Amino acid sequence: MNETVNNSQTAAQVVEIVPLVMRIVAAELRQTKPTIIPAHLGVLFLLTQQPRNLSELAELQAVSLPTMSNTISKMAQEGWVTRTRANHDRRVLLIEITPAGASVLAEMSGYIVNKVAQILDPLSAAELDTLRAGLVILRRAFTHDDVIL
Amino acid sequence: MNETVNNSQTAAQVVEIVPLVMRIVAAELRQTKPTIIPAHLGVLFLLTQQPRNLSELAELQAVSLPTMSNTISKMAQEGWVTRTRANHDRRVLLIEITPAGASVLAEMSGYIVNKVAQILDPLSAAELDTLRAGLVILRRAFTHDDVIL
DNA sequence: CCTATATAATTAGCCAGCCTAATTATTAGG
DNA sequence: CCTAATAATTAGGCTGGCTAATTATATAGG
Repeated sequence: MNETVNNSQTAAQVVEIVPLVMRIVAAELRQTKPTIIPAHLGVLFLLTQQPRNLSELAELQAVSLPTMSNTISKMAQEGWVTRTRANHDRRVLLIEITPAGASVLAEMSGYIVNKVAQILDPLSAAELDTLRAGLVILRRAFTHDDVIL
Repeated sequence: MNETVNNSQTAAQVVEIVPLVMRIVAAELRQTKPTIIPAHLGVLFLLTQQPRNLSELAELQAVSLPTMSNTISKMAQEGWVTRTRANHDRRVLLIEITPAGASVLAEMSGYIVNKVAQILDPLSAAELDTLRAGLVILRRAFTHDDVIL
């Protein structure tokens, strides 16, 4: 029972379970609120912590710069974020969440969290604790700990 | 500290962390082996347990029937699975993994598991245990326990 | 027995997210 | 100054996923 075995075994579980959870949650959302685009929620959430520029958002969300540029364009059109040129360097965009964006985030994430909470409902309090502890570890492993929950 | 609070708090963590892990793993794979299509791996994995028909696979993977039909067509073209009509009901397709499919699954999933294992590498043995326990709970919550790990 | 209905799978046509490569605007350094 | 680097955007393409409509087969009722 050495480290490498634990490591790969756990990795295999991640690879099996995470995509499945993704698909199930996505399917759940499609049935009811097709307007929720998960990719947008993550960005809005990051922006509640602090304004960011495009490169930072792309890096934090692990997508390419063009992808994030596109995402931000759409969200700006919706009025959820603002793009302003930074004074110190006019190449840089400062992206900030708007009140409308914050309220959309609250509404949408409330909705999706409720859906997931329903799925988690059969779990006991002890199981929830176990799950939560595992998720904290998972986040730490995947984020270099530089993101505040 | 009642159940509902734990529930929603944990759900919020699932919603935050799972998509991020997805993107990071996908980005990792793109850099190196763009041939790996995660959607296919899950199906191949299911087929190592037992042959399935199309509807079962769609249900287990939480995708629509046309999506799964398309996925299976592509995998059949690659020679990874076979489609045969069931004798008892000729509308039904029996889908089985081929030796080639099994070896592709082994190779690809070995590769991707290694990648994830690298990401998990900084974790201690105790943290890995915690993570693994959490993942088991997560899988149970999302699969009605009808899938064998 | 034959027709109507239900079921399994496929086809057609669409959308969104993600990518790479190329382009534009701005900054910094020799 | 002018060239090289950096931030963001645009252009074009890929795949996975969907719904709606179609085909083939099975079943149930008159």
